Amino acid sequence: MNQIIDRPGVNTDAAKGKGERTRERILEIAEQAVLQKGFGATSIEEIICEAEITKSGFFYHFKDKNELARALLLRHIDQDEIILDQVFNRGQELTDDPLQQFLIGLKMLAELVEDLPNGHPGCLIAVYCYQERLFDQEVRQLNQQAVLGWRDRFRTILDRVVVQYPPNEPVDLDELADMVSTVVEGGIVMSKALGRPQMLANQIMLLRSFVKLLFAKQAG
Amino acid sequence: MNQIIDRPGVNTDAAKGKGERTRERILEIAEQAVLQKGFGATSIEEIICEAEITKSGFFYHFKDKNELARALLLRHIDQDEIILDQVFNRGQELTDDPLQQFLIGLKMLAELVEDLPNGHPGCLIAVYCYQERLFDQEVRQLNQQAVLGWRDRFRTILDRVVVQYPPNEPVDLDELADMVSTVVEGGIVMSKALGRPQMLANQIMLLRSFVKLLFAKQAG
DNA sequence: GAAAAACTGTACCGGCGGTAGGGTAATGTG
DNA sequence: CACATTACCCTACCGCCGGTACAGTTTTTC
Repeated sequence: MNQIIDRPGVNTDAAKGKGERTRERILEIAEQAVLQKGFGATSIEEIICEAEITKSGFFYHFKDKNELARALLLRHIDQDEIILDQVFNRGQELTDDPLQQFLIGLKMLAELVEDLPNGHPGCLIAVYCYQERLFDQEVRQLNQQAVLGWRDRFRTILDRVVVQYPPNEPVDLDELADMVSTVVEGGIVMSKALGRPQMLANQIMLLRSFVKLLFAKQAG
Repeated sequence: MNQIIDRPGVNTDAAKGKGERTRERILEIAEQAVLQKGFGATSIEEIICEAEITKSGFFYHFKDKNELARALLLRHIDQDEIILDQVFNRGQELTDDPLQQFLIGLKMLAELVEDLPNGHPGCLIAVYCYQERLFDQEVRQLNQQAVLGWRDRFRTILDRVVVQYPPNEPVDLDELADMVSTVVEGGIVMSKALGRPQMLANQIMLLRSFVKLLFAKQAG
C-alpha cells in the first residue's frame, strides 16, 4: 500500500498517468541536453530519439519548442524551491539563533552540491538569461520571478539576523541576499569551466566565511 | 601622425588590412549574437546579413563554425586581459600597500562595469561552459586556461596581501582568487536575469567588503 | 465496452550549416 | 604599370531540423 495518494496535480510519481510520466521523461532528457548544449542547439529530434517516442508524440505534449522551454523552467524552479526549503528549514530546526540558522543552511547547501556525483548539472536560469533572445516575454518574467524569489528567501533570514547581529560593515541586505544566488551561479560556471565540481561547494563555503565575518561580534 | 606602428600582428585598428577589418566586424557581430542567443542558435546567415557579406565571404575567413567559436573566445580572452591589466595595474600606481591595491582594483572594476551603457554584455567563458558539448577539446582547454589565468592574477596579488595582513579567518588563497571570477560570472547572470545592470557592480563591491573584513586589522 | 488519452505514421515546407567550385574586384608589391 | 595575392561574390547543391497537418491506432481509464 505504497501509493494511496491520487489527487490530480499532487500525484506521487507512481500514481501519475502514463502521459504525465512520458512528459516528465521528455523534460528530464531535454533539461540535460539544454544544460550541456544550450536551448537553441538542442534538437527535438535527439530528445524524441532518447525518449523513444515519435515526433508526433512530442508535439502532443508540447505545442512547440517555446512551450517546452516554459515547462522546463517551471519544473526547474519548483525543484530548486524544494531543495532550498529542505536545506534552510533544517537550519531552523537545529537552533533558534538566526545567524546560526543561515550558516547551517549554507553549510548544508555546500555539502549537498559537493555530494552530486557528476557535479552540479547547471542552472536553467543562467542558461535562459544567456539566451534571452530565444524566449518570449513570459519565460523571461518567470526567470526574473525565480531570482526575486531567492532574494526574498534570504532577505527574510537576514532581516532576522541583523536584529541580533549588527553588521561590522555597512551592507544592503537585498544585495547580500542576492550574493547567495551570485555565488551559486558563478560557482556553477567555475565548476563547469574547470571541470572541478568541488569548486561550487568551496565558493559557497567562502561566502559563509564572509557572512560570519560580517555578523560575528568583534572581540572588545 | 597618429598611426606610425605597422608591425604585422601588432597593428593598430587603422593600419589593419581590409580582410582583417572584415574579420573583426564578423567577430564583433557574432559575439553580440552569441551572448544574446547562445552559440548553437546563432546562425551564420544572420551574421553575414548584418556584416553585409556573402556566405562565401564568411567561409573565406573561417573554415567552419568551430573556427569562429575559437576565434571569438581568443578575442574575448585578450580583451578581458587588457581590461584587467588596466584596472589592477592602476591600483599599483596609486599605492604600495598590496591590500589597498586590490581594493582599488575591485572598486575600479565595479565602476567600469557600472558605466557600461547597456550593462555588461556577458562573458563568453560562461556561454561556452554552458554549451560545452558544442565545442571541441581545444576550445574547452582554452576556456579552462582563461579561468586559470584569472586565478593566477588574483592569487599573485593575494600572496602579497597576506604577508602584511594575516587573514581573520582561515582561507584558501586560490579559492579566494577564484571568488573574483565567481562573483563576476554570477553577477553577470544576475544582472541579465533581472535586467538591472547595476547588480554586477553591487556584487563586486560586496566582494570588496568581504576582502576588507577578511584582511583588516582588528581593533584591539 | 465505450470514451478519452496517448500516442504512431506519413508527407511536406522552409531555413540553416556546410561544401564545391568558378568568377571577379580590390589591394599591395616589385 | 604589371602582376600576384587577397578578399571576396555567385550559383547550386546536400542533409538535418523545427514545425505543420492530419488521419490512423493503441492504450488507459472510467
